[in-house]
Amino acid sequence: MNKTYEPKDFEHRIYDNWQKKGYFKAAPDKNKKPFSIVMPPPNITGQLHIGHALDCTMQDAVVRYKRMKGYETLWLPGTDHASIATEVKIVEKLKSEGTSKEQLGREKFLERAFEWKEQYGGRIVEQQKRLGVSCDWDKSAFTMDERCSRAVREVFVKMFNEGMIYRGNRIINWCPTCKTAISDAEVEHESTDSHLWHIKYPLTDGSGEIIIATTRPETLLGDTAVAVHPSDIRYKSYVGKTLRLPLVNREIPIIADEYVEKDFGTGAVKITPAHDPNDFEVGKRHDLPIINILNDDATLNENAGVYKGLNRYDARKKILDDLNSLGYLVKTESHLNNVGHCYRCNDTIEPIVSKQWFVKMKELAKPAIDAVKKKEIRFIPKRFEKAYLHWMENTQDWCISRQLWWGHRIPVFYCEKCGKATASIDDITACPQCGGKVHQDEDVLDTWFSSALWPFSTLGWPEKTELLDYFYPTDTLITGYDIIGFWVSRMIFSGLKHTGKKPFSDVVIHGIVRDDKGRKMSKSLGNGVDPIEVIENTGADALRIALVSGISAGGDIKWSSEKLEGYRNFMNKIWNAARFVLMNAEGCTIKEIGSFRLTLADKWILGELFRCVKRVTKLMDKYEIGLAAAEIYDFIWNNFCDWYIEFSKTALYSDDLERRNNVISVLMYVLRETLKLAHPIIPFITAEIYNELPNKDAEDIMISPFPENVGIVTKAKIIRSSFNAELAKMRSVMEVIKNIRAMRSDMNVSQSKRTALYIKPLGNNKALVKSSLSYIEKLACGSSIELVDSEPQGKNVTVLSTIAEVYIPMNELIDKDKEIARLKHELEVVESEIARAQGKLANEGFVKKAPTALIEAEKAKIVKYEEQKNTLLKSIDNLN
RNA sequence: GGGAGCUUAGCUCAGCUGGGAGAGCAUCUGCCCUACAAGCAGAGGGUCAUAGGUUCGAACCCUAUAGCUCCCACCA
Repeated sequence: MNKTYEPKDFEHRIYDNWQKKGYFKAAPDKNKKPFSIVMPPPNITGQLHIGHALDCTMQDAVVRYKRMKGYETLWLPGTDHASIATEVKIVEKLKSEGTSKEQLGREKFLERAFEWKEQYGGRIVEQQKRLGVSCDWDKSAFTMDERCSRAVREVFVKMFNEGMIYRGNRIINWCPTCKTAISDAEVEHESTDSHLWHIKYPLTDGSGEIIIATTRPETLLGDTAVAVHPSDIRYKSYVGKTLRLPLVNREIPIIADEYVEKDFGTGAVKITPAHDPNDFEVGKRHDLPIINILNDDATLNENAGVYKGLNRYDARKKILDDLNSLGYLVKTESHLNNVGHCYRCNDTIEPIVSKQWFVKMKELAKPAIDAVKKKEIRFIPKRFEKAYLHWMENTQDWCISRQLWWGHRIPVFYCEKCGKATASIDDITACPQCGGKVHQDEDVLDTWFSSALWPFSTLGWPEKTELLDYFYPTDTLITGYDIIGFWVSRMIFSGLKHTGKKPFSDVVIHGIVRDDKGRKMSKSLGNGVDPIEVIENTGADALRIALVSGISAGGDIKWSSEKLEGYRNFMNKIWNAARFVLMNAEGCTIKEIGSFRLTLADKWILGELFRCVKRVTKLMDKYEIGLAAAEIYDFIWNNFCDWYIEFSKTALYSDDLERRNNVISVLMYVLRETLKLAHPIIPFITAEIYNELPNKDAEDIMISPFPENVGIVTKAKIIRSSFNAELAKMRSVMEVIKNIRAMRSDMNVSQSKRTALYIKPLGNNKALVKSSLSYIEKLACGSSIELVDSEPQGKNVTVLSTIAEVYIPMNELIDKDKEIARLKHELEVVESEIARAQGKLANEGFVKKAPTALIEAEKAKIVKYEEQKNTLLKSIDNLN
């Protein structure tokens, strides 16, 4: 093995080998239980960012874990055509080339889009591979490939024929930059400082006026009424009269509607049905005309009269100026206003009445709500269930048409003769009713319409494929909380509706990656972290474990370079530990655990390993990858490296070949099992080291069996003991060593100075102490160690522990007064402990109600501390 | 306006069914001891946001308050 950890040297090679061997491939196998995950398809617009890296790492950890656990595991990857996002980018590119999509025409434009897909979709896949993701690339899907498109058509036609999809003239969210309708979910609301303008509308009969308050004066041009509350006495007499709209001079009615809040503004509201969702509803109730004043780029149209051609912001200014100079503007108040923005381009969206396609949601939502309420689908962590239910229960009909070219073109054909609209899975040229010529709808579907079908369209639905039969419903979905509404909920109702089955059982939600100051990573802040750059510098494993550590319960994760460095160091630690074990294995025979006598330390490390396996298994089953990583980190560093490897050195450096064989066998076993335990999280380094092991239990670590949580498992047997007794014993030996080290450090004794140690076992610990002498001598800087019955003659330093007292001749160290002071301090501590325990036992309530085990434990502590107190008093006395 | 979550060491976070406050990083001290200075050994550091309550016992359960974060929502 290389002396230093250089991930660049092997990550590519390891990954290529996995691919060559076909380990990622999944195929129905009746003898195995299936486990499947579909990957949330990244958009083809960009490149892998740190959020994807987190998403992929979590999925890969789960997938690798399940695969090692013996499941036939499918992780199905793919990419999303990302209708708007991609089209916007391509349009930008065309613009920079001095052309436009209109100039190009639909067909050529789509050619360009597919070229784009090849280029950028491919790049993301390459980047995912660098991360080590183990998905079945042969089954890669793309939301616009034949498979998925077929499913989209099937679903659309079915729902169209059932009346679940309808076309209607309704108010929708219009993005003037993307020049398309977007769904409610795609609008982000933002509080914005604005004004509330009070405008005077005169009565046509000249008998007075009404003052309305508005945040959008420019839409005045489209007003078709003014509304007041029916019970508002201020305006009661006005209802039914008409007003003359300023600037436009149109006569509009005063109507009464409950929608109006009496206490807000002036209690009178201008009604613009074409440009406000509420006004649209009011308009429907009162049968008001709808006057659209905007073009699709949000400039004013011919309905705006003299304001025609202005953009909406200039129009507002001009209209306010005009109102002011004509004396209509009576007051301007400041006002905090909620403004909707496009989630893609962030432009201010305009509510506009327009003819669009919608999916009826009410009927779809109900089973989707029930499935979660009945726990058929579980959210992890649970709190996201509420977010989901709330979203689902309040969802409005879903606007699915987009005025774009890149996407699934709506499969509806209009007859030019009889006007009939026909939805068809295959393109048609003639009207099925009258045989007339037809033309297809120009719009495409919302990109989420196809991703909603992802868990089953990718498996071949609507065909009854073997894959679908075996792997669907999928098991787990892992994604960020930001797309629960967009995606997760839509997959749930789509799956239930079209396959009759839930699409997955567990929805694991994680947070987003933020920078070290807790800010979202964004291009404008320039605080993004490029995963590929990190991989180049520190390796994929360090990136993976750094991402996954500290993430728990769906919370956001803060990224910091210190953290990354910490885990890079951990990788180095693993590397060197493995190197140590392998180096010392030369000339040794590796034996099966159980075929030779285990020492106390052997049993201890095996016990710790077993505990670690149990915890990691439990955590992985709960998708707590971060906490599992912490357990592994702790075991490897604090138990295996800091203690067991150190213990093992006395045996390894001895001349006794059998002892060496035994200890190297334990080292090798623990190393192998630990690598397997860690493999799902840090696949590369574990694979590279595993390949070097003489005791491999599989061709490759990724297809080796995950450590069992029933005990220590070898080919020869399963040792079910958890070694609890040995764990406790060894820990008390370690306490002796730690106490001696602490004392030495306290007394400023240099590490290289070795001393004689006299050790007096306490209670019935003689055998334990006797068997641990060599460990204590080696790890507590002893030059010699001797078992004694009492404190040796002369002046000594006394070190107290639970199982033994250790004496070190004073002359070996330095200062008598210092030692007395130290002992006095310890005496204080011991006395306060006695007082604490006594106080507890003096509490009547405690003695009466606390569990007996707890009371006994307190009593035992008093006995122990009293003993220590006596020793300390004697030692102090002896020094004086 | 409604809902959710968070508040534990200087920083990032653990803390299972209530039973003596933990880790990593940072800081300080001492160490190149034949795996690792990307390392080893040791140490300091906390009113568990605040105020009440339940309990023999509360970081943990209940109530209120404050601060932060996020989601949802049509008062123009």
